[in-house]
Amino acid sequence: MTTARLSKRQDLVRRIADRLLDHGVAQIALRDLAAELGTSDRMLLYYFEDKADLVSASLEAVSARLAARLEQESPAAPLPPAALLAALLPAVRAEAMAPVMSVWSDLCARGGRGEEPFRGIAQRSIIQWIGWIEARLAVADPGSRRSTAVALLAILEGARQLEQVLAGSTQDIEASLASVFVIGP
Amino acid sequence: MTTARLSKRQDLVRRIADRLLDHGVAQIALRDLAAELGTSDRMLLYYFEDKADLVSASLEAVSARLAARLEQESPAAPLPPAALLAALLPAVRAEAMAPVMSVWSDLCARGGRGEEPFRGIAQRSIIQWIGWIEARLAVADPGSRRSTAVALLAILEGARQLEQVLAGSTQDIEASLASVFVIGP
DNA sequence: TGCTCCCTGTAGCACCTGCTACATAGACAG
DNA sequence: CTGTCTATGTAGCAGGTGCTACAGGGAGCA
Repeated sequence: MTTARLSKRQDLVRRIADRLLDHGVAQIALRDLAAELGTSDRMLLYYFEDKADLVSASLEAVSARLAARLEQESPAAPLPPAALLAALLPAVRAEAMAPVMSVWSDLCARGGRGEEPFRGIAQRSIIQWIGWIEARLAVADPGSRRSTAVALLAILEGARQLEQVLAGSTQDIEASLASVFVIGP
Repeated sequence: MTTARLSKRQDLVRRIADRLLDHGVAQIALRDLAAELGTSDRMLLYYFEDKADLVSASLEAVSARLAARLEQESPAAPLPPAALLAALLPAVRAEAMAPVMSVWSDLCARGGRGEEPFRGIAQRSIIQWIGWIEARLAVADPGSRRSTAVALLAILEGARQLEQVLAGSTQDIEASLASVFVIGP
């Protein structure tokens, strides 16, 4: 594969990732996707082996983009668990994150059923999240850093999902969490 | 619609619900579904208006089944939040719950994107969950009962999802949560 | 000019999708 | 027996799917 072709493939991956963020992963037809990109399905299948290859590569790109944004958005100093949770909840719920999070939901639902490549991509993405949280976490006992980060991510993800489904309802999950939990030990 | 036809429809709903639990909601073709039921797509569309009607009715059945199981599995006495969480985590992760929870993931992912009827069904299901948790929750301040229940459900759901995706990995989310959180007023 | 090779448009295949028209066998009423 | 109505099988339509065969344009090379 020539470098010109590779770079064009890379360009396509970027643009397809944008579309996935708009539409969700679940169902997108090659013809429609191509039309939005101003090209044809024939071309997509020239630069990608098949649809699975295309989706896989583009999801990896979305995941990498999320990781990069996380890396960039580091708080000034490490925070203790409760403060970090309070800081992260609004960030995850921010409007700009909504498309990423929608893709994330799909990824988890399909990955959770064991479908590849969704499972692998979701796993790697989760592990990056955990690492990112660990790095921003101020804990007394270093041995509990990992488990605290995992627990924070679980809460974050659960709250986000609940709120996404209940959106428009009167439940205020952020307030619920903030008012209920004291993080120890 | 005659009662005979209605009862046959109800019977089909039950059996389709079983199949949904095996396969997940995402993609199931009427022909395949009918074959597994020992009938034809023609018959399914005789007893249901269209596929949406079929899926909707069957998902409602799954949701009702979950609600019934919750109702049945009530602990002996109300528990304080931390104890209830510790009791619920293994229950949600139990092997028997895996199919229900897989359908639940789909429901949330699609409901979260606003797709009907998934959104409505997911919302009602969540509200039942919250009610169930509230009833089993021993709290000092009655005013915090609802918010505590919501927070517990968020943690439960987040932990379940993380674990489902990471399954086979070495993370032990239950232990993480148990070791990290102290639940207070 | 002709040759070769990378890119891309056209057309279409084979299959799958939900859904429907039509025919018919059986039950039951007269 | 005859007519009517319900339940079900057969066949197929129209649209969509991923994917492919084929041809040609155009750039570089001889």
